[in-house]
Amino acid sequence: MFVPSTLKDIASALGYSTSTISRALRDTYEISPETKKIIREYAQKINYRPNPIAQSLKERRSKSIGVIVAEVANHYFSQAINGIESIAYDRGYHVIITQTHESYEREKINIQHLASRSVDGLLISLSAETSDTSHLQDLHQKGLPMVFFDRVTEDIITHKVIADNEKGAFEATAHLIQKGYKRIAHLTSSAHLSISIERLDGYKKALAKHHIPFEEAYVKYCPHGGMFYQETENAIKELMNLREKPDAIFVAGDRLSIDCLMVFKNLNIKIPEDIAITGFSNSDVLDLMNPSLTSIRQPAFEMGQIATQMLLKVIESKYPVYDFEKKILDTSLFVR
Amino acid sequence: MFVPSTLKDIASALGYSTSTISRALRDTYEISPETKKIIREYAQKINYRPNPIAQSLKERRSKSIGVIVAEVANHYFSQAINGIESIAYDRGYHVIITQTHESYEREKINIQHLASRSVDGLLISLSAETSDTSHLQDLHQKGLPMVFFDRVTEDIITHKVIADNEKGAFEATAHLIQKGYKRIAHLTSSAHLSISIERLDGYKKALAKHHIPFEEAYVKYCPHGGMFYQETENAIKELMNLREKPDAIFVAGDRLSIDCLMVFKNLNIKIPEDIAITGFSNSDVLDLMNPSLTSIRQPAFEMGQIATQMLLKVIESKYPVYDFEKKILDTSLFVR
DNA sequence: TTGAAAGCGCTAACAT
DNA sequence: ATGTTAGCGCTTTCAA
Repeated sequence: MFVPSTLKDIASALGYSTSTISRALRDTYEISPETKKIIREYAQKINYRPNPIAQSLKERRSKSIGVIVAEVANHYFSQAINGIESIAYDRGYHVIITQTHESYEREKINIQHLASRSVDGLLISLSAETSDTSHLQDLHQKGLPMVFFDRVTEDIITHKVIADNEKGAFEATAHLIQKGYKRIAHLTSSAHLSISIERLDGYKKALAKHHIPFEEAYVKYCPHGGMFYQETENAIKELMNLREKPDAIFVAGDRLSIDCLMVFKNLNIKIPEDIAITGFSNSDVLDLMNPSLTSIRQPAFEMGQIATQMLLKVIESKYPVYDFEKKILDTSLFVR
Repeated sequence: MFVPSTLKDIASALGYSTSTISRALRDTYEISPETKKIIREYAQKINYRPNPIAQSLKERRSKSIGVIVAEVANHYFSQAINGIESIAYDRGYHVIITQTHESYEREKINIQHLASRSVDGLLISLSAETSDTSHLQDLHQKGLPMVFFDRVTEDIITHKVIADNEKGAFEATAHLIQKGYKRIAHLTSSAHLSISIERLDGYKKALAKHHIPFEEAYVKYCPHGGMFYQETENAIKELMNLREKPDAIFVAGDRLSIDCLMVFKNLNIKIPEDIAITGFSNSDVLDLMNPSLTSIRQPAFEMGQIATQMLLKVIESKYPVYDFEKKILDTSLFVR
């Protein structure tokens, strides 16, 4: 079995006390250089590593942060995770990634899991199904540091990092309008998600600016964020069965964009002859489509980095933090 | 600050000893039903959760497993991770995911990280750059349970789960041959990776069976597994500059397939007019291509599940395990 | 049926 | 400069 060596092992091997060993290895000033040398060389030789569990118990922190995202297969999230890791690893923190698969139940379980697992803080992007955040409010009130990114909630006062969803949606919609499309539909995730609300706003503003009336029937929601193919297909079918079929569609998310393309393929709807499409997506594979898709990109990597920096600041603060910030990052329109 | 309640808190609130509380909450037979009731109700009320770090220290296991993959953005790996989580969560284990981004250095750091973090076992898919596995052999000799999946090594005797790479490659290549292609190139990851070797074998066997001579010049390696665009582009360019240009290409991996399509797009190489392509991939987005790609799928989810079951069996075994198994799962050819 | 005490590996206050 | 001791939260042996 796997039995790593401990301070005690070194102590009895070398005839010192465990505290001397501990101090020598952490290079404190009280230990004589010769003793340090002996101890460090021996520790090196047997490849000693301090037991982080014992350290955590002692120091009452685990040097790990929990991440809650919808799914890692989504390029927006995988890029954000890379940003999170780039900061966390540098600062000596572990990253524990969990996926909700857009399920509220799963989100609750994961968060409970992480909290009981004594992570020092949480980086959260809410699931599509989540409208009630009381499971998070409890933890927040108890003082567990948390930072929201991408899909945020107003119910909890803490740091937040989002993209400029309204502007991104505005540009995407305006782009379609400039291309001459008149009947622009909008396919989005669940209605209560912050990103859905903001992107819908941008869509409406673009229509308004160009004097195109907003039609409720042109907006289709996927309460499960496109996790079920049928949900997306039904939404598209409803749009295509309208008396005045849309000639273009603005899709509000990464997963949804891909699902939408699959539906088009399966229903034999041609792009751009039958319908034009543009949407939020960080997937480079969309470039491969022919014709390739114009899309709105979020600075996912950077969002992950900033959220992590904010979280670590709260975690490592000596005093309770009351001053929180909502950082809004710019999106970019990739015209193709 | 976040200060959860402890056994001691309950003990002093209720006037029992901590051991009685501990026993009552874990429902041991010695405690009287009334006492249990009082204690459990109070624990419920204050929402008590045992500190898993203290439990780990005591029980000398962390109830967590570490996963090492190239990158979560790869659909093969994200599906395998879903399989891993499906088993691990059921059995009460946490999953800590780390990415190597195909870098040997990163792999060493991550594994060291996980081991020192006291995971109870490791699920490993080697990075493209890894040829020396001594960093793993050390841990293996010390008794840390590990199971390899997908990219395995012969250097370490333990459980392994792989797809039938040779058969898959054979079928993919044979499919191209049956379609009438004669000059079939092979784009693959680094030469020493188990999957590269097995897929190359399948490719060669299919050629041999159809009496097509094997040409060394038609095989191109990407030592960094396609993590750098330039690597892939150079490989493709070399192929396309050959006197006898290939008319088809069999690509050995998920990431590589997508990179390859990007290169084709950028170099304005048309599919299938200029070249036909088929390859290993679990990305459903490839279905969206027009014409869509014939591909070999691995049962990624199931591979993750089986690897996890194997690992937990070793972890939870009371006696050292000497009897190991290499499970080979079937691939499937998706003709489109 | 319950409690006291030891110990998991580590750190740090308090000796010496 | 080094050692002794207590304690982080929990489980478990031993004692009552």
